[in-house]
Amino acid sequence: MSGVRSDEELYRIAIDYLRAEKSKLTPPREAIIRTSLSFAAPFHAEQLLAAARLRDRLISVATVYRLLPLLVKSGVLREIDLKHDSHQHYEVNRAPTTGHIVCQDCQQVIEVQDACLTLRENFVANSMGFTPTKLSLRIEAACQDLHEKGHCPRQDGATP
Amino acid sequence: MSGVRSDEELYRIAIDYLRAEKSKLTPPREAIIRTSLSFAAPFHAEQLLAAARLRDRLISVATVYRLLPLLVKSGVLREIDLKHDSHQHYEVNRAPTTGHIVCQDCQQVIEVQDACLTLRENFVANSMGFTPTKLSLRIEAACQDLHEKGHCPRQDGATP
DNA sequence: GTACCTGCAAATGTTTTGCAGTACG
DNA sequence: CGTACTGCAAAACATTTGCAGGTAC
Repeated sequence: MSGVRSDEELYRIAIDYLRAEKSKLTPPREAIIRTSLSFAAPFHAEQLLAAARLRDRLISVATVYRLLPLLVKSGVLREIDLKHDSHQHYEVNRAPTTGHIVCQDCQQVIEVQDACLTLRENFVANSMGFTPTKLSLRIEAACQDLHEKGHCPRQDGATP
Repeated sequence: MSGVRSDEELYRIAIDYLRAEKSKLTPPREAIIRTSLSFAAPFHAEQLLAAARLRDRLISVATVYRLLPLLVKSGVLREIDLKHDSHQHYEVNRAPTTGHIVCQDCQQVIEVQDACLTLRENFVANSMGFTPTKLSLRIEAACQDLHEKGHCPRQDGATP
């Protein structure tokens, strides 16, 4: 019991969700789902479209935008806030996450896993009379490695 | 020393910031600044424009959109994520905040103050090699009061 | 006097929607 | 076979920008 869901598992979940919703599994949708599950990092609609077109050349923007909310509802993807550009970003929901660090220097998004934080977030919300349905922590940060050592282990071609 | 800054204090800070930046204090700007400081709850550009026009009828959209980033840089306002609609939301930076609870039932935004959470957020980021520049916690939640008692103390005309 | 600011309108860029045709179940 | 999905193009939407004046300092 690792708590991490495989791509194949997630693909099944997506398929089952569509079936349960009386939605249809078409070639464009299959290409988009498989493509979305192939992302290791956060992505947005435009990137997903471009990548999906490598599998099925004719996929249209609308199909991607119409499918994304369904994949979020199925629990296969989750929406995240990167506040980087004006795109809505998504990531594969392989395992629960506490939040994200968005590094201003190395431009990367690092996932944060901290049970203690999540616990306290829930506690605080509960003690204020709320039952959390979604916890989302974003930490905009400066890269210590870059500033102290002059380079960052995550990406050495960074722009300071 | 309450840690809470008054509107007059914030107004001064905004004015001083503009002066320091060699920016000019025009009637439209004064109206927008005073209006923004009159908000008790989060607001977005469109709401700010509408409210500011009550003071100065001719204020244009562009003036609001051009001033907002300056007010954020001055520290008088802060950007927040409500993920409610597609607007960028702002709130008056009267005191530091840990995060926000966005209630799905009573439609309100409640500020969260929890030093323990903030401490741990900083600790986690530091131990991952980052120096946080902005911490932003959003908790989407269901209103316990509404579900348990059938009404919510914050807003009894809520939509269940 | 000269930056800098203004309002207006047009441009931008992402996401949504209407529609006629197509294909999944 | 009907309903849901498709691609396309146009629309919607918040926000940004260019420009010709106007104004604070």
